[in-house]
Amino acid sequence: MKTEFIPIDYDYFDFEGRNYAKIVGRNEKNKRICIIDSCDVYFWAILKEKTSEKAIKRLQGKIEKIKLDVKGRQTKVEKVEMHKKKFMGREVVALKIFATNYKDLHDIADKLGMPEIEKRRGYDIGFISHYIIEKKLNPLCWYEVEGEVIDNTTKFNGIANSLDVDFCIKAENIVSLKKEEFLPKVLAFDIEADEFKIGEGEILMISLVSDNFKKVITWKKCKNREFPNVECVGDEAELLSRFAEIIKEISPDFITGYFSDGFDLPYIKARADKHKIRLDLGIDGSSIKFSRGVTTTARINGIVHIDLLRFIQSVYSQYMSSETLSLNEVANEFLGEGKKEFEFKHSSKISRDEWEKYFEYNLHDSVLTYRLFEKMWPDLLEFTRIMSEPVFDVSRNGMSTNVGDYILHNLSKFDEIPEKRPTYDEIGERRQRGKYEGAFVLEPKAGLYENLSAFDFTSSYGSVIVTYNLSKSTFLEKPEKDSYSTEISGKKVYFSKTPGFFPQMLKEIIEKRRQYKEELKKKPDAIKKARSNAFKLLANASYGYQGFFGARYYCEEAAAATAAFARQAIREAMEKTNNAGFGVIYADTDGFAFSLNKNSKQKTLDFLKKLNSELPGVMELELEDFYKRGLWVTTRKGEFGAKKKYALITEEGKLKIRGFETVRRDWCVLARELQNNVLLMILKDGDEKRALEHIKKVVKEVKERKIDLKKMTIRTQMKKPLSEYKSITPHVVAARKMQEREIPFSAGSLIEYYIAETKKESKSKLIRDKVKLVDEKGEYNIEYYLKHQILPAIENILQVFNVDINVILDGKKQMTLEGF
DNA sequence: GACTGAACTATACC
DNA sequence: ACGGGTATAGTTCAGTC
Repeated sequence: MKTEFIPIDYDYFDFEGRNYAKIVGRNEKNKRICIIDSCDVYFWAILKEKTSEKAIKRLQGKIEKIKLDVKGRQTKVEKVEMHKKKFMGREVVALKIFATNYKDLHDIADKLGMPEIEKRRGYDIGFISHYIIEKKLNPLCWYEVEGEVIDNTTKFNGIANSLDVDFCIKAENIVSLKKEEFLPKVLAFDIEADEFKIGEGEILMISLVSDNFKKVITWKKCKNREFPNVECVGDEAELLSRFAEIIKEISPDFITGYFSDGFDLPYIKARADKHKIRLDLGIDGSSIKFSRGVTTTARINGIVHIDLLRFIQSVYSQYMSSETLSLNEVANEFLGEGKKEFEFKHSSKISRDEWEKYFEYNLHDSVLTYRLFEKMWPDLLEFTRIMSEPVFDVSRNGMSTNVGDYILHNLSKFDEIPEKRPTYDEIGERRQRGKYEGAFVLEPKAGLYENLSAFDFTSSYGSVIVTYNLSKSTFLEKPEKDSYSTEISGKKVYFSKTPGFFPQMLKEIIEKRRQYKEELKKKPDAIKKARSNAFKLLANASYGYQGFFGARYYCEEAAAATAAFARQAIREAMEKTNNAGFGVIYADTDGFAFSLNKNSKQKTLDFLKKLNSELPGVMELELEDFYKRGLWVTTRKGEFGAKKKYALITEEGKLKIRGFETVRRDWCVLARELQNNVLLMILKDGDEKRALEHIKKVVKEVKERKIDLKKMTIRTQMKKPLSEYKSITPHVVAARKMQEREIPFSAGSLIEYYIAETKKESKSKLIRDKVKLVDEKGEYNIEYYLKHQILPAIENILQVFNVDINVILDGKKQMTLEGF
């Protein structure tokens, strides 16, 4: 039969020694289908140059006879073919060595110690990735699949009968379709439990939200009572069984949660184990599977589990304004709506009339998660399509893995044999290599400037890699005449001018980004936006990839040369800008801000055009914006202009603040708000008078204890386990207090505390001895907040206007040595 | 006990 | 282990006098 098919979840199994991909997806009628398919498995033996044909034939014969006995399983090399291929851009003769089972590739490769063989490659790619590369059955793309329906047969040990799908096909022919749209069935869920530690408390309720479906299942406090959307069951065991039942009824393509890899699913599994309940959630009746690793990952066969936090964390967080990645903040940023309020208590302490609020709270979390999934879906979809890896993995992978996957799935266009992963020892060596020189940052002269503009290089490092052909395969060990060359740490390095596959791939990525960005401008939609964004992120990550020690195509020289060429590019652009009558104030990495002086906006734009016409390769500068005013300050010590710290305002009054305490989450709200207001007033008015009045008012309020303690809270993240701290800082003290009171926290938690007044007998000068947790009774320490929060936040700003802020803080002129 | 620079720590910029 | 280097700034630590 023939059917349309969109692959969603990939798995594989062995049958009679061979590997088979088992792919679950949907057809055009939204039926759930499983496709069984196989592909050749092989790896490459790259031969030494000048190996004679006779020697190759002899080698081929020798390899074909290899037989293996792996853990009792007999297997052998199936066939050996000779191919002309490329490796690292170089033409090579390679033997393609076919095996029955991909798990044997490594063992066979180990047997190839023959002197004619230079390298063995392609045995370290997972079967699913290998299958996708071979058969080009890309995840979340539409296909027409032709094959035999194997329901109610004994084929593959009757596998089709054990799967909860509409039908199962042994694929014979697969054709790609142009169709793109796909709206999956999604189920969001969230649990509430009594203890934070996995499995240590009871699960009180589980909420589930899908298309036209909202439900809270609970076994608490609902005898003879009814609540909207709440379904009551007898006990926790029944709750878990009902959870599994509903998943079966809804039959979603995706099940999604927020931190569900690390909390909800492990919790559910732990409680199910305790009650000895089998949670057969998978479409093959299997339970939740957890993979070990630094972070646990929860998988359900046939239903893709997406932990939205993981996707946001690995891909999106750096482009977001949320200070934490809590569901509340992230939902606020993306949906304009946060969590419902509910004060957590142990279930035994929740009063009868508070339960309804708890149910609503729980349900709302699932609603937010469901809507967040909808919002993120275009990004998940496009990321998956571009990386060509299953969405389960793409949603969890970091950007270096994404870049690596993109390369792996595009190598065939270049006829390239894949490079291997670095070994443990190689990673060690790479990590030992010292840092290389990175970006250029221009020291600004502190001051308030008027009429500014800023230019940026678009996809700067990516453009540099493309323009100067910087990669592992184009790096020249020996100098060559016609090559790109630069100096890194006093040593000249050379890169071939023959385009390498990595820069070429990147060129395509940057071009696609431009193309989709333009299309987006003409006719905006979520998919185009996601696509343009995915290519942008991919381009930006490619530089980090080449400098990342775990990368297959790691090349420190290329990474260092990228930074070197970028430094040169910005220096030249700055120089030309100054020569054209503008005044460069500040520069960082790939962009710079300058004073227009007497030039008009139009003249500035004309100059930008001229600059661009003179840039090499695909290098391109773009206008960031025009600004009415800009402020640069000195460092705290006052000796130099501070880098990475400035504030700009547009004609429309839009602020752009970088580096100041205002944008740092480890400063109290009082100092941040005050600084933000001061910056706004100064940039709007062009003088400090109104700001000074405001500061005096706030200082007075602080001294009169009129400030809400909430505004004094300091939040600092625990970056590692408590025991590993060498220095006992205020947030470590706060964490120790939390530990004593059994308040849960872990590496990654934000620790909240304030600095309090201490009793007179306490003579300690250490700030940590004044730390109190936010709910601890006490008064904020006036001296600390004035001298350590307010003063540092405004001192250097007012210094620009020659105002000594100490006068305002103390109400008198400070005694200086000279004055004395 | 006061002072000082180094070490440790967190967070931001691009 | 799961992108890179550059930069500011606070608090504690350890040594000196």
